[in-house]
Amino acid sequence: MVTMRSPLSLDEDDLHTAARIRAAAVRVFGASGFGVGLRAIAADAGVSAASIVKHFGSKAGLREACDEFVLRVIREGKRETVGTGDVTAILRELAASERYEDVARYVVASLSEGGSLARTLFEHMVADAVEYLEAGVAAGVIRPSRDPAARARFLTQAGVGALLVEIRLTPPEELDMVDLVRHLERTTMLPALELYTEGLFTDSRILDALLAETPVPHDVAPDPPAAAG
Amino acid sequence: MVTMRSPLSLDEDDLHTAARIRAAAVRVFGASGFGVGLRAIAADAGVSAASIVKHFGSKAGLREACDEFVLRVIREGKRETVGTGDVTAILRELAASERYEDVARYVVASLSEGGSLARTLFEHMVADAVEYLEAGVAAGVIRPSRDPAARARFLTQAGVGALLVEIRLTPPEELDMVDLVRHLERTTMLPALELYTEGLFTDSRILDALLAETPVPHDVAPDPPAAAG
DNA sequence: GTCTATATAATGATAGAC
DNA sequence: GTCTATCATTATATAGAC
Repeated sequence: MVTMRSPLSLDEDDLHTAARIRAAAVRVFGASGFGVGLRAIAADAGVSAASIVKHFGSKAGLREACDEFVLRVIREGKRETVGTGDVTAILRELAASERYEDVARYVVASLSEGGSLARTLFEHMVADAVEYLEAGVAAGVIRPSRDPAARARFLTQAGVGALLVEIRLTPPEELDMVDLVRHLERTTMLPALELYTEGLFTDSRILDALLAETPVPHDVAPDPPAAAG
Repeated sequence: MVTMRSPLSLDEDDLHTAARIRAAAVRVFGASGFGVGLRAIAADAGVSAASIVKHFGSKAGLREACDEFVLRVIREGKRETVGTGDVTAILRELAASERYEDVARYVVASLSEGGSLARTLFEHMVADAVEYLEAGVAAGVIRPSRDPAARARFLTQAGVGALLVEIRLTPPEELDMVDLVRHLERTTMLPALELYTEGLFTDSRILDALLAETPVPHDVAPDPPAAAG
């Protein structure tokens, strides 16, 4: 008797009921948000709503199972995302593969509506950014920061945040995760690159003023440019 | 007979019922989001749910009235926000005055959950940013951009987005608009200022490569640095 | 104008037949 | 294990008394 427990399989035809329900839930949650009813998920999975509750206890239990599943997919699928230089690399990597589009949409829904997965993923992205920026600094292509952790967090916040803004300003009916990520890449690449390469302010007076009145967070100041020397 | 139509009054004691309901709706929507029931708003206003529907036709009608009211408050209260140099200036200005805290929370809820007000406000902020950046360029303190509109949009997206991310990652029970804005200001000021003053990348190879393969959007390129000449 | 009572629809969850 | 039928709750909105 084959025990059949390949939990990451996404071919739903030969999945046991619980896994098929979970796959449907990931798809429907990702497409319609977590406010969607159990009956919609049940219809997509080809079962009754009661069956879902039997398997997962409650709607919250079902979502937990989805969170766990999605997090496992992301962790096991993590290749060399570090190296692309962007904090939303996880999302783009998922969206690129047709096989994981549902997962990508689910991740966006999580970030968009909040929850424990959102927090976990965000910290995941910040950690990735810290790592990437550190490597860049070591390689000499990224400027050192007075507070690398804060910078990584800020960049991640801005990157994820831009995505959330775009989602909220796009009418729901024409909202597609994959299109959205591509659109954002197109519209933000030039300004982001320009800004991150050449800066915004022409002189450092404002920064100098801030540095003069704050004791510099905690990390070693790597190379104070003019003042505070 | 005094016709009494001071629509911007926020002293609720002497307001007519419709205005009192609207004020309650702004407060409750802002505190609990737009998913909140009419009964909660009715309780806050000291009327019945039926009375709300009589006055505004439907929940959607009530929200429209709130949107309109909030937009008017913002437009009429617009002083010299341009000059502070930050895209979320509108929010901070509202949050600073105790009188408008409810409005500030309502704005955050709108940006957070989407809707027509969110789009209007966002474009409003982008326009403000364009203006401010233009003035800065003219004054010589802001670097010119190859695509000023795209840069203004990107900066606004990042600013508002960071706020949305913070909201989604903060447990709802300890989420207070005013604290949130202050917290964000504290944690992002250094990395933002550092980034915007000194940049992120140490050289312009990546930017140059992008500029070489794209025809430069539509605006006049102010000063092509090396390529595309 | 404002209320109580109700209509109607949707939700998550349960009971029990098969 | 999966279903149908149903429960209890909640939502917006309506009807009609006062």
